[in-house]
Amino acid sequence: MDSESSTDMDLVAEARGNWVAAGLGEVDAMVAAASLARAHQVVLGRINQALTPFSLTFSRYEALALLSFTRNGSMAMARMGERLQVHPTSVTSTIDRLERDGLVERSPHPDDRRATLATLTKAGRSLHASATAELEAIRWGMGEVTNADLTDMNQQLAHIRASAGDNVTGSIRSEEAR
Amino acid sequence: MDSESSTDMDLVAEARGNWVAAGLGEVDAMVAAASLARAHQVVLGRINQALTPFSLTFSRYEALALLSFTRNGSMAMARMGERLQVHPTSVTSTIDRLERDGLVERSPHPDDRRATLATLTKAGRSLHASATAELEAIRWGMGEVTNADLTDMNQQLAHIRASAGDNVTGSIRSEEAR
DNA sequence: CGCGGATAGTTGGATATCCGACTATTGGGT
DNA sequence: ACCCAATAGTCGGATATCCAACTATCCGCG
Repeated sequence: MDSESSTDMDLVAEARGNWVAAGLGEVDAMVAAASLARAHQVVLGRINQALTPFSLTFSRYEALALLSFTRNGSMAMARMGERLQVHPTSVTSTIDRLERDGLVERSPHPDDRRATLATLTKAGRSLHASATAELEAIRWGMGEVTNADLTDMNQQLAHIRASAGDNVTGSIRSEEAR
Repeated sequence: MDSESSTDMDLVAEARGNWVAAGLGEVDAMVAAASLARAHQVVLGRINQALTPFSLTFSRYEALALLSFTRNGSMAMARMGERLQVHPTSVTSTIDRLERDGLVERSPHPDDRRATLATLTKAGRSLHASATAELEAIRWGMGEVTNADLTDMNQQLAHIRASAGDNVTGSIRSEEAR
């Protein structure tokens, strides 16, 4: 999708107007959900666009990154699903495509015959490095937003994550700071 | 997906640690992207869960909501795509399912034989009202986060949206306020 | 030591999204 | 008036995600 198209009006503000006009409640929460969805769409769109030349999607990039941070470049698929917070079947599908493209290889787990290890190939490690450099170059889709503003945003987003049970280690400071 | 599962550690903090350990740059931006993705996942998961009893997804709910704010409960499909910021083929698919479930109806546009109007049925309008009440009840997935914090978050997210060309009418105040 | 519940991965089915390509229609400029 | 680029919607193909169900394996408890 064209996430950079500038529409004539602000869609979030428009939604707010519609909501207030209809006499509906929880306007702040509705606007927050709309803002979050739109910001996510913008950032993910930029990231995926940047990854297109590498024939990667963000999902597949995330899997490569996860493997690249392990000692041997390998991890059991079930654990990948836990870390990436996706369903086991999504891991199957992601690894299918990465394997098809020669970026990872499946191998039986040495200690558990149920489990399958996904292991980075040299091509996978190399592509991850190149893709990472590109994502840094586009500042992970954050545009011109300053690091100070990003830090503030992260603290606000931490409230949401905390409300879902994420531990959010030492990231919530705004209440005391305010 | 189980968006409420509390993992033992903070995945975002862990990603940050991996990044710093690998000597990579743009850490704030990377953390911001990860936080944004996770927060979006949490909120969207809650919203979709709340909509399950209505046999709706958030996408379909959005389409119903958009139609409900028009004079006649109808809109050309192309305009729906613009407002919802999705590809025309996504509108086709969404309207297909809504029509299958008797919530909207297609009709030819009176002035433009290329265009198709999607119009809310009574069932569609009624289901939208019920689903909206439920979304208000769960505060649009915002958990226990206060309205004040949500307002702050919206202003931070507005920076991102603004960087993508969204007009963000009168929503950015934090720079001057800081 | 073996039975039954838990875990690992896959397959099949559904939805949502994109892109490219195609048909039908519209409308502006010559 | 007519041609052609732009627009509206759809279809086929691809990816990502979920869920339910299935097979294979593991492991603790009696």
